Amino acid sequence: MDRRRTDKNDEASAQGRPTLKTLAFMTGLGVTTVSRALKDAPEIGAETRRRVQLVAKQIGYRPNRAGIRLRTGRTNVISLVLNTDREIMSFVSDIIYGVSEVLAETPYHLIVTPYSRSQDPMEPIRYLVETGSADGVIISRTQPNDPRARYMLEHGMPFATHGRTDMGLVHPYHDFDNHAFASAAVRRLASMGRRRLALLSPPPGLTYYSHTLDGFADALSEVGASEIPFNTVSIDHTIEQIRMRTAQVMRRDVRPDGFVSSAAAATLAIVAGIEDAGLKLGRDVDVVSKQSSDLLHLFRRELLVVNENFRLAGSELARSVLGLIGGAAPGSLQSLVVAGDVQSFSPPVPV
Amino acid sequence: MDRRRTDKNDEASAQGRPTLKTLAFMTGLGVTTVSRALKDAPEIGAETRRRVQLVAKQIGYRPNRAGIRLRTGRTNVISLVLNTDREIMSFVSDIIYGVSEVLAETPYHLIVTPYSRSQDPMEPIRYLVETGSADGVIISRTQPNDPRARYMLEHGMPFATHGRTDMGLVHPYHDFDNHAFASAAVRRLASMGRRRLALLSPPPGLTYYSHTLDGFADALSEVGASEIPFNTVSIDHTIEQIRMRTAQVMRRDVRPDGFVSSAAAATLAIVAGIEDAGLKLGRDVDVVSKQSSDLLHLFRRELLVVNENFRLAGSELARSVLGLIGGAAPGSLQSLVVAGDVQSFSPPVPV
DNA sequence: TTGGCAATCTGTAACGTTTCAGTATATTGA
DNA sequence: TCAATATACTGAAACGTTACAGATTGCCAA
Repeated sequence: MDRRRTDKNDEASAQGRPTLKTLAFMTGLGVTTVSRALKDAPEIGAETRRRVQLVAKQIGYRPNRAGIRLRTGRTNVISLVLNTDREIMSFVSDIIYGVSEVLAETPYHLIVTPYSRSQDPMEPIRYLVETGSADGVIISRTQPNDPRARYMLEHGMPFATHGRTDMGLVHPYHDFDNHAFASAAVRRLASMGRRRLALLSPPPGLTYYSHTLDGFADALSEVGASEIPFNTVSIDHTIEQIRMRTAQVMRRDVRPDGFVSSAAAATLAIVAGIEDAGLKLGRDVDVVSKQSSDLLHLFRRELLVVNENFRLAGSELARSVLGLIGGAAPGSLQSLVVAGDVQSFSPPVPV
Repeated sequence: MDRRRTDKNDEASAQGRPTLKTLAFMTGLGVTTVSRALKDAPEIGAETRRRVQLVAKQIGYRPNRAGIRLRTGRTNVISLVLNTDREIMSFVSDIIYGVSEVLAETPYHLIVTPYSRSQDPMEPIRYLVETGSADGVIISRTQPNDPRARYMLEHGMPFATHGRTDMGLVHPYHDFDNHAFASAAVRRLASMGRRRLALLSPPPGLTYYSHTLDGFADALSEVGASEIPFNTVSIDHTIEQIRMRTAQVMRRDVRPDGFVSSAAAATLAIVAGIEDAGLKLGRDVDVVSKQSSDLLHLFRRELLVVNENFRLAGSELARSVLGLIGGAAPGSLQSLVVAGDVQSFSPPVPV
């Protein structure tokens, strides 16, 4: 039963990139049928379905994203919103790869939406929501009362946050247990006989600032150690600022004999400051630091480290947004990574 | 002259997001006129133009990208193609920000298209070209005979490369003068009395591998120093591999008294290896390294560094692709950054 | 007055997709 | 036998934009 068409659309085959029309022409079916056959709709005959899909594969048909987007409003885009100035370097790289890893097996693309220090953090969010240029959003630098999260919740834009909020609203997130990190760090330092501890905290304002502070304080009282105030700087300050401030503090009579640092780059500055003051790491003072790649032990083997995996964070966040878009309950898309052990240097094993 | 319309389209104003139709309804003009007025077309009256633009601004009209893309084929997207495994961490972060900086003032979005070690580097390129999902592409890890560049040139996809090719084809690029870097490094080491130099090179295969090797060799013969072969590792190897190999070489009778390193992370490994062998940086051996952020001097102040600015690279590459899309001659969109001086540690100035 | 022309504005079609409201054809039940 | 129903398919319309090919108006030269 040859039912080749003789419409005015014969030329469909001549075009560059195949469309549904091309497929319709080649199979002798209507474009509606082809469209439905490709997405395994129920009311399409089994043989027709197979035939269409075969031809589609053969000629390398790829749906036109603009067409889909115009018609359905779905963009097949996930946007990662990043602060251009303050984001940790390895964070950017790792989280992008983590997200990519997950998106690679989906029709989704990753677009990076940056905003700078000078800018209102809400601006990129508003843009994304107003223009509908993404199906889902991932944000970092999450705050306890985060206007971005609230706004997206109100406007029905699916999103996941790196870090938790504290607004009584439920939404997907991925977080590292910074309370546990700070506590473990303090306990470790205490176990080494360190008694006067300083904390280089995350920037105040972000949710994990208080998590870290609480973990630090809780463990301090648990082990009976005391805190040397070090809250005029945070990991958002420049290397130079942290270094100067550390040197200052270390030159005082009553100085810290232990540091807990929330970021690897900042730890370099702390160590530099310690040495500026003429003191020695491991003898006069010990430092426990978070790190996201295994470099600190190359820097000073006396350093104590806890690893935070940003690539994992990226994957988890991507999975969460996709889940949310797919209709899963927001509450089921939350993950908290427990901090691993505090690790001291162990020499590499020769091969 | 009241020419309010009484079509069936009155409801245009009720919709959620304003479109050309909404504007047409509000101004009492046709959508064609509105469309042209918004892009300052010549045959639109001055007053009409102003009126339309005013209303558009007032109600926050944003053109629908899907509509534009479907109609014109323009995506307003620049794709940055990155290797998920081998790309330098700070490179990813900095180049993304550099690109973003430039794109921010344009209607363009940045999408990140990753590929992994296991994958054919051509695959993401073919995808982009075949599906037309970007108006321009930026690639890194450029090779002398780069199939990606050739393919995009053949298919008319605008692109810029980070690093040069050597195929006799002209296309936009941005590159760092690695020949000059390696030469300057060697000269500096020679000036300090170092005579037996080793080079930790970029991965063979990339164009700047030979640039670096040539610069190294040229300066060696110029200053009459000799090379200690170190070519079983490159900066693409793991920290551990580089460290082991360095330690091995440093334990030999005839060992390097100077290193030139093409990447900061690798330099950490070299220094670790040197110290594994019981030798001391600055006394037994000196190291000149490229770095993209100012961390190496915190690590060991004896290190000598040359800075490479990836953020600048990102901006330049973005400007190049945009220029090419805008019709500029490819040959006019090439930039080569001369390496700065070799810098030794200078103590920070207290504020 | 007429024709021509410039200056402004307009409707229609098309880009590729999905949805809606069907239309044929075969199958079933009575 | 007929109607009802299920199965498999279809055309037209719409999403928002731009390009094309006019249409209308006013003005000026002849």
